[in-house]
Amino acid sequence: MMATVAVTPTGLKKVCSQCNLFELCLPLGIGDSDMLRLDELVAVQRRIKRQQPLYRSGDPFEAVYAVRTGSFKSDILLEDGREQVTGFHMTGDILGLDGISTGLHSCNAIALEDSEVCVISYTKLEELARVIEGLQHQFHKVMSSEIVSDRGMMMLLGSMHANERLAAFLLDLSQRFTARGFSPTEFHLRMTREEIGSYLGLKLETVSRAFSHFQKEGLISVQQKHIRILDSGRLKKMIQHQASVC
Amino acid sequence: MMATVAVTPTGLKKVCSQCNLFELCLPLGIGDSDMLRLDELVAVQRRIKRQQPLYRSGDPFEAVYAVRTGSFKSDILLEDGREQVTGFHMTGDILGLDGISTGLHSCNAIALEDSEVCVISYTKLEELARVIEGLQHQFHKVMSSEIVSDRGMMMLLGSMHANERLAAFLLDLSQRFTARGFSPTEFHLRMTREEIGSYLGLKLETVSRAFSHFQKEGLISVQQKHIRILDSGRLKKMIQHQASVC
DNA sequence: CGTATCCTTGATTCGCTTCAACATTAGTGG
DNA sequence: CCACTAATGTTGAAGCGAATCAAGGATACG
Repeated sequence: MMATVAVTPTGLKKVCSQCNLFELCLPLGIGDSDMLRLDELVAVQRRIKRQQPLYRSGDPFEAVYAVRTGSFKSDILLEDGREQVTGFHMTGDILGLDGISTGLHSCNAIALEDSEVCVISYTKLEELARVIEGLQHQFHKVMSSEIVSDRGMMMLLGSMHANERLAAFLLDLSQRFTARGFSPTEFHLRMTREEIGSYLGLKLETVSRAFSHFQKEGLISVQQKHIRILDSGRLKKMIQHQASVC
Repeated sequence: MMATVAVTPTGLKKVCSQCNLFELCLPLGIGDSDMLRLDELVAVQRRIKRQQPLYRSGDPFEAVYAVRTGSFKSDILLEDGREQVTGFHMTGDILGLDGISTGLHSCNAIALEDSEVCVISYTKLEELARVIEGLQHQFHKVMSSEIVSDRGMMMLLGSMHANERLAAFLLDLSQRFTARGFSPTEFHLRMTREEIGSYLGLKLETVSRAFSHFQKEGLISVQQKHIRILDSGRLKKMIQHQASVC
């Protein structure tokens, strides 16, 4: 399942400097001259087939990954066979940061569709971060953002009702699609109801009911995995009384 | 509420190199020679009275903080007046990492008792991390650990029952007290039932009931905030079927 | 000593889960 | 290409666990 990218005559494909995602990814805020050094860092790409793992819990940690195409879920498998989904990841997201702490990955990263990632050697990343100030800071920002969004998730799981959770989930997706240049109001879910439920701390039936309820209320239109947001204002109001977004 | 530490004749008190917490804190894995440079970084300490904020949501982010004595909670205040506690922090813990991502703190840090923190200028920390490899790596590990433990919290909130949540909470506290040289089986809670409930996604009555239930079962002994763990084995079993700890 | 805060416990209510049946879609092989 | 099967999604009815409502008790504090 592993494949390096085609190389140019000079030896290495220019990865980051030609990537149209870089505003969402690590290179943000890095000067042109330093960008070439990033290209060196991100020399390898890897293709992952749908349902296949990018890494598994317990795997030795050697690299972080930037999603180039496709999408992933992170999950933790429970002993009784159930899973807890801890995150969904789309293009530009950085995966694998959990592994730094122990040197082992602490969750599974599974492709939700055929996907491609940039492999970023962690050792080299640390080296380069010591030289390129902007990279260091951007890397810290990426980790910090993950902490902030995990905190938001804790709030959702700790204090929101089923409908509010799904509203927050849809708005979060919408916002992330927007940041990537896609429609804020119309998109395809890459995950099942069960995976959404696991992520939101709900059962799949409850997720399905909440979808139906939203549709009945004219908030969204649902056709299986195809979602259209009809009234984002009211969706926002559902969760506004809950949280002052941080 | 701000106070610098008494300075020695040479100008700066040696902070990290004489701190008995350093194994839990940033200096871990740093050579003696570099330690002196850390002392420079951590030149300022600050005292926070019980119930007072170390920082508030929206405050500009300038420093991270290491808890030297006392303890804190992190919380997010909801518009309707309720709060969601997102973490409890004890000696050696690093606070404020959430601020890196936006340049503003995204939650409140409130002292649970009269406390003292080391103020670590973030700018200087980044500078020093570019020079001291061990510090860079340790800092990354601290952030990564926070991500991992937040994921654990998401799992708790997403898939555990009230009793299981409290068991996990008590075992986590026990483990953290142990790491700090205190008794694993006997300790004082610094937070109220309501704060525990907010943290665990439960109401205070439910927390109280769970405590009573555990006592009736002979798992622990409770007298207000004084806890004694009597059967940690059975407490562990309560949550083992849930999660393969990562 | 009196008051506010925190904690405990009981009775009732409500929201989500569970169980179950069925519908729809996707995937597979003849 | 169609028939068949597995996977996924929807909906209803019943059960259960935590929230809510309510009252009283313990403890800390001025």
